[in-house]
Amino acid sequence: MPEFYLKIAIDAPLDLLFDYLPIKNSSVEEYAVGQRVIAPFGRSSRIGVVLDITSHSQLDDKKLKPVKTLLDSSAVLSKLDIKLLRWAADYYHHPIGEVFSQALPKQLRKGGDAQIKLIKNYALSAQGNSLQVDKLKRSPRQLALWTFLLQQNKPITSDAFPCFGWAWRAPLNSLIKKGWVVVSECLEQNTHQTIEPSFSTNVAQQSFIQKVIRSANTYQTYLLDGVTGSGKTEVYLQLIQHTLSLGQQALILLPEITLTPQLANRFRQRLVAHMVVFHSGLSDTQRTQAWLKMQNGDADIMLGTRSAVFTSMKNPGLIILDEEHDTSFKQQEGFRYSARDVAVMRARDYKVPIVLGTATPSLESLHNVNASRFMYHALPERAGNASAPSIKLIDCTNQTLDKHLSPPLLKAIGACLEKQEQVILFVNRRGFAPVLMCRSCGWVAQCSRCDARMVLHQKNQRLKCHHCGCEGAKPLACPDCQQTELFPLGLGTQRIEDVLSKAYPNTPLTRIDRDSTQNKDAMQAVIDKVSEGGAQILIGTQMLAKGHHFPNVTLVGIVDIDAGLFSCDFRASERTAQLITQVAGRAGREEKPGHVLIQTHQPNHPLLQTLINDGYAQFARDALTEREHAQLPPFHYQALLRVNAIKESYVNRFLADVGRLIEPMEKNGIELFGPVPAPMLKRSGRFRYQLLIQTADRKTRYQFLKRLLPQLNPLKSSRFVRWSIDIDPVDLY
DNA sequence: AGCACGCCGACT
DNA sequence: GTCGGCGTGCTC
Repeated sequence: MPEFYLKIAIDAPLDLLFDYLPIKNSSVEEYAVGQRVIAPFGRSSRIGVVLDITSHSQLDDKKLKPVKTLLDSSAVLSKLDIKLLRWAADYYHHPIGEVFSQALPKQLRKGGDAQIKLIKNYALSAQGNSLQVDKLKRSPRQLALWTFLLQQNKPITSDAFPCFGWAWRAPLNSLIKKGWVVVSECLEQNTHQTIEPSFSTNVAQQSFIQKVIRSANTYQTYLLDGVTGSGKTEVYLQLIQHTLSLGQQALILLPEITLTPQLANRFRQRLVAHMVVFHSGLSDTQRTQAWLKMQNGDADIMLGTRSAVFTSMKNPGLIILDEEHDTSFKQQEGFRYSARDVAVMRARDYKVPIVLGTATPSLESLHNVNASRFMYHALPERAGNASAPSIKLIDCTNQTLDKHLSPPLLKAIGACLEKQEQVILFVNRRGFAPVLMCRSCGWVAQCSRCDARMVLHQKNQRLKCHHCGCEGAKPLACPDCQQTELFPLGLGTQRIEDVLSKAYPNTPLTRIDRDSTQNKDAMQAVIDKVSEGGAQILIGTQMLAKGHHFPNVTLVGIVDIDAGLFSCDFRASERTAQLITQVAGRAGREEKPGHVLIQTHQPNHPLLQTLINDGYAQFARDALTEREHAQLPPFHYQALLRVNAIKESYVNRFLADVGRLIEPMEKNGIELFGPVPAPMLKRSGRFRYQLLIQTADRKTRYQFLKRLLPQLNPLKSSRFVRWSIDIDPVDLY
């Protein structure tokens, strides 16, 4: 009879903990909750995390196996980390072992050592210091290194050497071998010392900073609503400064990797602190090291993207999540968590303040403000001399548009380019034209699989379905009437690019969308190119709305927003309003006031009218009230069952079975919508469907899913069917 | 998930 | 005979 049992979260898609025996002849002191172990599992073994040490097990001792190896001598996850991850597994209905596995950086997940790497330092030895120059005459590279080290007169890390521009490792090794250079090891030091002074803050900024500072060491979520240029970053900096002065750590979360370098640089110029960054652009080693440094307290600040929300912190004092409304905080695959909501729960567990910053708050956050769960604070003014851009609607009804651009917009573009300033044209659709139509019979290219229309891509003459990913060549003649009168209808980024490159053949023109900017390097290259200045036209999709400021842009043209006003998606109007506001915020800089022109055939549409006259905040208030009356989310609670298989018939069979299962449960305020075909992963070749489950309250949804999901497991009509459940980030606790 | 087992039709 | 596609069940 063993003295104790271990309850372990095993990295497997099974929603339960597994009981194990301790290693033979080991004692209870060697185990800790939060420790990683290797455990035999089925025929192989897996890595797991000890979540409990108990005196009983439900299972017979004979069925239990002993753990194989202990990977840590003490816990890598604290009690609070474990509490949070257990909550997340339960709330998002995701297997607990996978949740724990994903919360750890890859190297720790794979069983690597939880050790902080020491950095090698190089310095001249006493012998090397008194060396005569002529001893090195015959090896110029060694001489260069020796001179460099002599000048520095202190230990140098290898980061300094690449400035030579040649392979420094071999000559350095020769110097070490001869005993002239000594190597020592130390923890990485933060070398940035030049600190710029704080900006002065205005009343709104200062009162917010004071409010948050007063709530140090207690939980409170703040929704900081500040327009572009209102000085949110300055507020963050001063809050972090205060957190550091208390000897505590700060976690800063950003929606996208492209935003980290610029913010990291700004932080380095202002804060005396050891800062680490954490995003997918780093190597596994770099990420693991950053994670461990926060975990053991070596680092004070972490700047990271979504997955950084799970970083264990030794001495947490503040969490900041910027661009709160951004949908990339929501993981869309596998463990479908919302980093914003997890961050709020985390702050609550840690008893620290959390600041959600945005210029366009999401409706669910405003809902939480109304419910007194979040505290709202607005930064109304643009800091410094910056003035808000002027926004005007261009009524396009009864106008014959010259190639989709109205005379007022064309005139404004011309004037802007003449002044050597830059123009952004926002078209929220990639491709050439969204519709391909037959002039003689009215046939329209439709996707064969979903009911969406195919988008024409001019460059390679192909039709693509942006909804499910289907693709095909553009037909030469109409499939219905055989006439060759197919013509493109509507516009996309490529078409506007086409029009403008003809209208302004001598002006540099850049298109920024998913087709033109496949990877992050391409994006950076574009940013650099545009920042060089001069007249320049930028055409892009919502990628333009995020992040980077192009300092010389004074005109923003929103070419085709009407589609966004009439989509049936219940969140479309919210996203359209956010998009317009964000894009409009790209116009103008301090001394150069910006102009925003919005082309529309619906100049009296309430969304546009509210945005122009009263701004986003008023739009959001109206939308929330309207939603409350109509009993729509976030006042209803929903989950999305996503099904995905390699053959369409598998999905259909599965969904038929699910329907049969749900039918007897379908009462007590549970409503089902769908299933409908869902967006397909690029080139994955998988068929995806989704079924919307809506309930009147959160508890009903939770209980319904708890009953449904276990029954779905053995239901896989074939092993090629996969499903997952998606909890929308609408509600919290 | 990942793996083994067991069923059945189709082949050297 | 036995190979392999496919459904089913199990993992402390």
